[in-house]
Amino acid sequence: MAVRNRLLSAATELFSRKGYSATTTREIVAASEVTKPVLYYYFRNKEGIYLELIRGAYAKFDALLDTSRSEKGSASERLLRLSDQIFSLFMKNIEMARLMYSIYYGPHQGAPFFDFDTYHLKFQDTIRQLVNEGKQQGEFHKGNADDMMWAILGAVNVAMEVQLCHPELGMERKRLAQILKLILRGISTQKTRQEEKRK
Amino acid sequence: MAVRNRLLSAATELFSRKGYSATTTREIVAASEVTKPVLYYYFRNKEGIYLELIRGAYAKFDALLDTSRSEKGSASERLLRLSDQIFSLFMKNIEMARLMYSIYYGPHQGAPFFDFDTYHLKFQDTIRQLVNEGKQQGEFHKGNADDMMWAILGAVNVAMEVQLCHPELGMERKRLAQILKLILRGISTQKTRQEEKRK
DNA sequence: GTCTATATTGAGATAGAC
DNA sequence: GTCTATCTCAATATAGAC
Repeated sequence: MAVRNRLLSAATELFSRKGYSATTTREIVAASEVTKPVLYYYFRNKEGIYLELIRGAYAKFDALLDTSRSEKGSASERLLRLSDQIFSLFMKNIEMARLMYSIYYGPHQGAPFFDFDTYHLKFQDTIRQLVNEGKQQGEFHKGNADDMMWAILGAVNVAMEVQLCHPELGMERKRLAQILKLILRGISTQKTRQEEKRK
Repeated sequence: MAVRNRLLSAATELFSRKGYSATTTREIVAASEVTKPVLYYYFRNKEGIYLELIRGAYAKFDALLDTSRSEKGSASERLLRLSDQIFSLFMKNIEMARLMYSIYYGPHQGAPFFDFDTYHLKFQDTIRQLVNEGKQQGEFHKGNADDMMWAILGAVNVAMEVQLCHPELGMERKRLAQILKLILRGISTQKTRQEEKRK
């Protein structure tokens, strides 16, 4: 494998396992079996190799959202398909995902700025739009579209979080689909729902 | 404020904003307006002050789960109440929460080991038990209890995540309750559910 | 308990030869 | 492109006076 790719691969693994700040350039070059100046030759510095990594990963995510806009099917089907694709992409790049997750939701760890928000907001918008289509088609209730969006996003996120911390629990693509179908259908029995409405 | 508490408070803010590894003991003592040896006097070292912080925060979380076991009401009511209490505790300690979130789901950042899992599993168990009670009472469907548990946990998590990254979106306690009620009730219309069943 | 002063280590980064 | 050797600085941690 080319030196440049070895560096990127080692940096991904180390940043993912130890965090940006706790990872040293010495460790990256040692794992790549090269010396320090090589890293500074291909990338400007530690921030440079980090940004290269993150940009590459988010480009894939972004492309997936773009292609999703032109898909066919009912709102439920499209929501399930998009969620499955996002989850699969996450699993294929779980090391990168762990790093991005911690920097987006947690402290910045001294990492250089990257605009995660644009992508996350685009994800939310894509889901919200699908929900609105479902409402217009009479497929979904006339309720608050944002609440529905968050419920769906919550299921996708929780599946990813379980894979990050407890891969042994077997939170596979199929399980996520089950949970999403449950959310679309509801947990309460018909009887309970009628009692709730009388209040 | 006593010196010891000033140190704990400053460390919480800094660890939360910059991460464990990127925060230096110099910054902690500077923010506390004391000198370095004071930190080493009250706490054994950098790891010591971190563990003190984390243990204190999780003790509160644990206590909340314990008291929840002896609450009264329907399964739905108890699920909503527990979720609300967890979310409120999260909001009251959002700095600690940000730090714990990133270390639990993300890289360890060189931070010393802390057994987050015990608490997270206990949280899951508490929700799962409430779901099972709901099933036994005929309040919930006879479906997979774990799927229901994850759907509920997903909503609680997503509310916390929005507060971490987009407090301006107004993800308040009330919103979380709405989302949870939506999950209990379901998103699809009755008509859609019948079509789905015929397949 | 809190200080000044300092030991020691390891980090990011580079000069200059090949 | 890749190396050896090294610079510089900042980090954790402590000795010892008050």
